[in-house]
Amino acid sequence: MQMLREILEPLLDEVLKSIGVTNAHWRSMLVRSREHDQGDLSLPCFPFAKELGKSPIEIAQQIAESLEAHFAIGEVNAVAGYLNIKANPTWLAQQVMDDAIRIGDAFGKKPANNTHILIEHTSANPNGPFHVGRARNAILGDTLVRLHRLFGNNVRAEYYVDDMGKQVGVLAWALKHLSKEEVEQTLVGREPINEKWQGKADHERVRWYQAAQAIRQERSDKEDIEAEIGRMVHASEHGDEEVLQAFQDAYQPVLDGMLETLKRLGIDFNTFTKESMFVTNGDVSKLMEKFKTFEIHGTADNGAEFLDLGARGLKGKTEFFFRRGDGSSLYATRDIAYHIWKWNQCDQLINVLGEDHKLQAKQVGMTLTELGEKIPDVLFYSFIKLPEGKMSTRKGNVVYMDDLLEEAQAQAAAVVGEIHPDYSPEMVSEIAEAAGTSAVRFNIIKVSPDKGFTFRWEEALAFEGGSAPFIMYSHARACSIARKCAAAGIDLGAAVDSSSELPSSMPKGMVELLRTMCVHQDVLSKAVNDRRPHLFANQLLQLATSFNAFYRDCMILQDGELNVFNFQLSELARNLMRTSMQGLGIVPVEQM
RNA sequence: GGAGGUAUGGUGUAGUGGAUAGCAUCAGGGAUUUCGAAUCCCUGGACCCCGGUUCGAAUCCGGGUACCUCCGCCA
Repeated sequence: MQMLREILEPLLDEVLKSIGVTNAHWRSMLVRSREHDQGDLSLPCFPFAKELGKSPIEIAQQIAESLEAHFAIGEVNAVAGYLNIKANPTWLAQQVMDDAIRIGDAFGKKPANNTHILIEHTSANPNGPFHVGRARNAILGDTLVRLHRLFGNNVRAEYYVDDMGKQVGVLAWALKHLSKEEVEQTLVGREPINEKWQGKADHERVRWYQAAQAIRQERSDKEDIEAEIGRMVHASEHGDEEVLQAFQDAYQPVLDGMLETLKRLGIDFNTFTKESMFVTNGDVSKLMEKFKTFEIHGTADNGAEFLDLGARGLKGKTEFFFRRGDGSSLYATRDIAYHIWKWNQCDQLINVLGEDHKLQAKQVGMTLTELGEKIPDVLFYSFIKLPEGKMSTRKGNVVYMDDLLEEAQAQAAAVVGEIHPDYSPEMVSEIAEAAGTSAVRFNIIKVSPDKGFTFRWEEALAFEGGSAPFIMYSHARACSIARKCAAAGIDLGAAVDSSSELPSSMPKGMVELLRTMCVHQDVLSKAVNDRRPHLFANQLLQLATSFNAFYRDCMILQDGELNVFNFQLSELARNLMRTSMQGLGIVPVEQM
């Protein structure tokens, strides 16, 4: 309730001064009331007791009595040492009608400022289909991108392509040396490829990768294989064009398959940057030369080089190796070069990383500081695991995102088909796709990123209560009202533009909706600036719930007569829901 | 062993110093001839343990316990 606070603070300041409160610290004590029924903002008066020599109850009472009247302020009351202030519902209505809360309009328009923000997320190794273990990164990252855009920021979504690791090397080796028959023979006894994904390169090629992994363990010539893969990886790290090309030919179709899956979830990227670029363009070797001049530089017996970050306060193992004994670079070294490159193109840098990258991120950060560069903001998240334990492609304990989305779509289709036998199969399918993918996203966004997350089918596919379809349904209902009004021959454009009387008395549901709409922007701001998308997810849930209450209490179309104010409010709420849903990647379908 | 994270009704969670701890699910009961029943209302049930700081602690500090992650010249 930032707008109420701005009005209230000067008024309170005056009163508090007049009764003898000297420090201005109280501003931080003015908080959102915990109980909605009590007020919008509350001021606990306990800390004033000592200074004033009066009981908090008396003080609260005194403030309540001397607070100057203002249109924005509805009820003021003193309860048990708390001063509770409730906004005047009519004032709230006026704020809402005056567009003070229409944050949705920022969406799709020119960014409000010129700060360039680069968000790097997902960056999964392209060696197999996208699985739900990786989903938290992609969904969190994409939601952050969307929320920044909703807020009016200028954002670029970036994918860092890991095109030179051992995993890619293994894949490239397998594709070169193994026939389809050999692959399937090696994998006999394992779960076969889902027929549905025949021909999708990420699902096809992961078979080669898996077969290679088995062969590397078992086959008699495994030393030779290992040596060959080693040579390829080594060559790639020295910028060997031919090998890098072979690697790209191996992984690109897989990456394309993964991106197709992400696309289905509404996840897109603006730019892709290949790791190998920093080797081939010389950045990495320049960087390593620079490290040599650092006073914390050290060299191991075999010639490998490191920076001793213990001297900069790092605990535990303090040597941060950036060069192998053979002179080649390491992943982290390239990552630093990548960060310097990124900083040249943005003002703010955000990385979305799993909690297993915490140490690495710290080392990179410290090294960047050593180089005089800024440190990126990082959104860390805890892993998604399965009820059976950690997700692992190797052990076959894995849920592919393609399968999850397929199942989500099917289950949503069953629900829609049951409720609406009148819809055509195409329509059912379209709605189900929207509901299914949105449900999967929302299920992951709504919880705090640092909380461990266990994937459960029944939760991912829940379509009621605190789910995306619940929100979608409220929105669809608001759309339905507008359709009904149009069908009744009402000129909607004129109704929206016409000026309406603010109602003198308001039902509970309407007040609730107004209050929720008035804190919407506050929550978005916090979610964006603190990088905690789940705050906004919960706010949107609240908005949908409030809209349901409004819908229950306030008729818009009654006996063919339009209540203009109610209609306008409904339309504003609908617009707010729609843009907010887009901010979270929930598809705002108009009927379902 | 060291470093980081997490701990809230049966289950999943919100809550970064203020009141009667919010939501969903679950269990039980109820509403609805109405602008859409993927809705709404009622009842039930929780802050890991022990200390400390504070007028006031789920929240901050210290110490336990449990779970997760990391501690490669891998990526």
